[in-house]
Amino acid sequence: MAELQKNTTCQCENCKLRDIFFNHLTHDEIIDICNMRKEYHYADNERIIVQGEKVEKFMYLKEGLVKLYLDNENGADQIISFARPLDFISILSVFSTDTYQYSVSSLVPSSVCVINIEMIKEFATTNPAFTIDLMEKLSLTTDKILHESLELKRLNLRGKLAMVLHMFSTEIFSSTVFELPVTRKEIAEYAGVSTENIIRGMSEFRKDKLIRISGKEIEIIEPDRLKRIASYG
Amino acid sequence: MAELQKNTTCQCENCKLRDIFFNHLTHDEIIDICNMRKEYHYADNERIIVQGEKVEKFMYLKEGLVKLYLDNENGADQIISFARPLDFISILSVFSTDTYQYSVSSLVPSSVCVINIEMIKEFATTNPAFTIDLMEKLSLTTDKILHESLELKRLNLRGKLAMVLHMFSTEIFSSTVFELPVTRKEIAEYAGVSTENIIRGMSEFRKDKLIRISGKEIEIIEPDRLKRIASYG
DNA sequence: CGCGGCTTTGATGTTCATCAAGTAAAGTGG
DNA sequence: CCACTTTACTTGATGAACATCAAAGCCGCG
Repeated sequence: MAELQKNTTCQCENCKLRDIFFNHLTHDEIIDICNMRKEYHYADNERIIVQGEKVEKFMYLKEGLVKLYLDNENGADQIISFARPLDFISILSVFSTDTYQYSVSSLVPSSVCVINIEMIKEFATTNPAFTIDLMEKLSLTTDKILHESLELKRLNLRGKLAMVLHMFSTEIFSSTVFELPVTRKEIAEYAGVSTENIIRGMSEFRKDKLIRISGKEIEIIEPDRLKRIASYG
Repeated sequence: MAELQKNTTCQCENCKLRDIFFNHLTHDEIIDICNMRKEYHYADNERIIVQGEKVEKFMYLKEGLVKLYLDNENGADQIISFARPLDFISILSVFSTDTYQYSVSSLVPSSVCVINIEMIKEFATTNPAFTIDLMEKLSLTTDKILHESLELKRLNLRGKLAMVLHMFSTEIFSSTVFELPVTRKEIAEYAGVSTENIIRGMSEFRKDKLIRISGKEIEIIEPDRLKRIASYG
């Protein structure tokens, strides 16, 4: 269950997001946002955004890790991308449609800041520099998703798996040792292959002494070779 | 029309784009754009944007049909999407990086309007409503590309092919009879399968009396069945 | 006219999905 | 806390889907 934190003291001016996103808002505007925003906390594996619901809020991830995914009727989800702190998790739909085109769920305990969409639109109307920042962020996000999607399309199974492991190691955890925040099934849903073959691929990598596996814990033994496989082979 | 024009040669006020994009520019601003813009004409199969070049211009397609594609070193291009008149062909890179991340080539004779990127940025700074329009258009475009990409990922070969043919029929030509503006190889590069299997798929569809083929000319005989295959089967 | 790219079909092999079956781990309710 | 249920993980066997290779006809173009 999502619990609401009432912010008695405004912390937004210290928020890291400020540097990235609120650069062009005045002190007063930030205070306004801070008073209007709500913060929600989620355990792991909770629904944050439900596909098909009305877009009313502008949301960004403050802490944690989430997946954006398409909820296909037949039960075969497709993971679009993973979002990390400071990413705008409502970014894909918020300026283009009035209902969410995808769902968002937490992979680890996460907190989300929520601002009324009307407030964002008002800032956008009165503050062009803010809007340009917003557009750049939007553009960067979709570029990244698109780039990863094309990359995955190009690669064979081993390449896809190597890319995903490499991504977790470098982009999410900045370490060669980490706890996988996703199931094998979720890796499969992201890579667009079957769960069994993700597992087989991981076993192969283990036998090749490329990685070490114990349950959810992964160690990348040969990062360079993994990267080479991820960029094809 | 009854209105006196300051510049009789300027046609931008009659441009269809005005309704979609320049809604929030003043008469004078449109005249400015009109005087600054350049129009280029391309035969089919010409390079309009070269991957890796510096982003200096804001470009939209006035007439024709183009492909946006990734130029992989090994020679295996990946087509990202097709753009039609009024689409912004520089849209993917223009607000996120300083070099183009993909190439654009004409599939049929096309004309492109080019505006200095600095001018767009200046309008964006002084005219928030314009920027919001721009952001919506950006968002719609990338949403559409992403949606198609996920759809293609989900489908098997017949489904992918059916989707592409259906797309050309409904979105590009609005007719069940049309001249294919792409080679079989290009369909393959878009769908992410081999050229031979696209050809085999088309032969199957022909044998199934789903489509009629004579060279580049295609007739969709059973649009509904094609659509059903495109949404899976 | 000849060259290169596009199209087509057939044959072959590889990759991967699917099915099956079992173990391990993680919730769930009494 | 334990029995029960469900979900995740793993391996093997099988077959289908698809890539690749090969060969030949076709078309447009210099």
